Amino acid sequence: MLSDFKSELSRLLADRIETLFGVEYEPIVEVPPRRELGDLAYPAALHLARILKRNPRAIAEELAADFPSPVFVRDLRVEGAGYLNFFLDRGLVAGQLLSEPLIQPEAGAGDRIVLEHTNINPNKAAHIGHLRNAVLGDVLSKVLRALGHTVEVENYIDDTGVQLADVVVGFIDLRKMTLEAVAALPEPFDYYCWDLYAEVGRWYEEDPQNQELRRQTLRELEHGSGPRAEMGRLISRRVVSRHLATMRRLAIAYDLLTHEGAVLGLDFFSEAFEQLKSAGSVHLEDDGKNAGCWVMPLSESEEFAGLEDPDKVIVRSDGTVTYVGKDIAYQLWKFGLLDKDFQYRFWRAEDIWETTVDGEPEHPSFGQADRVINVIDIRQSYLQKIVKAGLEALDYDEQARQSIHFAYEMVTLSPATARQFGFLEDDSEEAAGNLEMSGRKGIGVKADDLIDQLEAKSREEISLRNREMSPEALDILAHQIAIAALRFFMVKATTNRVIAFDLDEALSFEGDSGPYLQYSAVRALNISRRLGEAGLPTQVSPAEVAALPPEVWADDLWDLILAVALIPQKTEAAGDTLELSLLARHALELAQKFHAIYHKHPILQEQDVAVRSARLATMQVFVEGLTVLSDLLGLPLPDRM
RNA sequence: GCGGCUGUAGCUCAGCUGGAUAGAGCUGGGGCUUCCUAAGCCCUGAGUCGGGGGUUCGAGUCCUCCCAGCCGCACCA
Repeated sequence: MLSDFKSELSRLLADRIETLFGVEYEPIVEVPPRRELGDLAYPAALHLARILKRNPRAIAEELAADFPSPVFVRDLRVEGAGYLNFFLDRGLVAGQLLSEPLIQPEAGAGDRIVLEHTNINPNKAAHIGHLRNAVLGDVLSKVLRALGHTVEVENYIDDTGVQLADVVVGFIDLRKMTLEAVAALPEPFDYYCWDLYAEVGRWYEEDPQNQELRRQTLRELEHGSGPRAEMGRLISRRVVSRHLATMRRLAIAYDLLTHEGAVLGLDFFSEAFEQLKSAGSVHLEDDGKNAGCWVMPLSESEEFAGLEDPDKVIVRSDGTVTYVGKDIAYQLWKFGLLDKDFQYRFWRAEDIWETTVDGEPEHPSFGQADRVINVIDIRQSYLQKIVKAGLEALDYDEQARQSIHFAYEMVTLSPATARQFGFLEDDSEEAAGNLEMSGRKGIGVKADDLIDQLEAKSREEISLRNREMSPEALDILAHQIAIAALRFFMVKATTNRVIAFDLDEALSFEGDSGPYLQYSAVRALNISRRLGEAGLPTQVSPAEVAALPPEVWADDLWDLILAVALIPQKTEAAGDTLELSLLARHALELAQKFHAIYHKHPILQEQDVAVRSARLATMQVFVEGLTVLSDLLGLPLPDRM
């Protein structure tokens, strides 16, 4: 693998620098901007120039002279200001890529990771902002698993919160509906709730007195008993079921649903609270604005320096627990630091385990993580820091370090799309910027609507070029293309950038898009099929590849092979930095190179066997690389388009 | 006020721990289908990298000060 080649070269270079100059140096390797400059570039001489006070070019020449090049190095040159550039044996690298799996994690090296994502309030339909969370979380789970970690994916359901309470109020007090009537409402239930939730918001505004009903409902939800709690359970159940169905459309699944109701019902907090108290991390405030509250001081942590209020309330003066308190308890459970465990029940209809207060005796084991990753939007950074500070306060320093907030920016609506959906009154506000989505106001593009539109668009495109497809095949293909378009759209954006969602852009299947990647794979498949039909070999073996004469490896082919060789490093980088867009962009790069080769280096018509073999081998390497990346990104590769 | 993020081509964005001529996609213009599907490819146009100063042999990248925009800083989640 390329990384092996790299590390061997780096080691040889470090040795040489040590013997020649007596300097300890950790070589850095780069990829030259243009292929003719080389395959791997070491700027070592440029770095050494300062230490040795010598001309970098002269240093490079000295390093290059009599360099003990291994067999896979074809040439070594000094370029530019003093770069040491290596040219590799192309056939050797290509053969290697075809002979072993691209990504091979070391056995037993993986961590046990609890990864929490999606976490949609169970009171309304999922919107495109939630999709960003779910897709990022899902891709991360695949990346971490590929790197050898054991990943448990949890979806946290806040079934005792204000948002659910509001919809309960909507059904009981605004609509005056019974449990039976609500149970009998037709699907899509989450769409119904979407509108009702917004309506309740307006109702509160009309008469703030109505908010008393919210408080009463919230108390009942937290307590878990009474007609309002029962209504809450029904709503939450039906809405979560819809969310799971939406996510299933995108091939996103979970190992465990964790319910806030269970965290409360099993009183996780009381034990966490005892830990916090005996560690002296919280104290009862006896005067000031937080009088009567248990607070956690944050002033000692430099992270919170300059904060106006250096204390965080954990237990309110009325004795109830804040969100942060619950979250610290939950985080402790994830690490196995709480003496309590959930009860578990298998939700058969949804084929998933969930937490409860009275569960089944037999169940898999959950939690006990080495590392915890919470996929939550960036606005929650402050709260996630407090949870971390809570672990630190309990001297769980290692777990605090392993508490990772995977933060990503918001999804807003572009002015054009906001207008299209009627969220901007008229076009008088020409200069209107992006519109923030708001469940409370009913502003947003629902996930299922978007997927429906993407499928419709796919069908349209397919029918333009493929008239004789069966309806079943059409359904499957349209769906594959739609989810690739959507998933790719969400992953290609860097996490710290706000996505201004534009429907037309999302529906574009050209250029930087999932379908573009799929199309490149379809083309490769077609070539294999046509080769077979023509009675020509459809595969080249690694041994044949290594034996090909060097001149058959045109630069275009080699570029693509090198790009595939870089996939393991890109994957590691994505896992380390949580910047998953690296993978999306790298996949694009592969597809772009392949499409170009497709036009420039035809395989089927090529008469020269060696040349054809090299092209075919490159295609095999490409398919291998694209398959790996598509699996990581969760993009299905259809067999035709 | 304190903290975080963002500012690169007409639009949407890449740019890896400072390094070789700042790159894609879309849009505009022009080409390419008797030859592996044109959801593609090729050509073409367009940039004071928000602004000033600094560090460096070398700055889109690091430091500092401004300017503009977005987001956090509850006994809400």
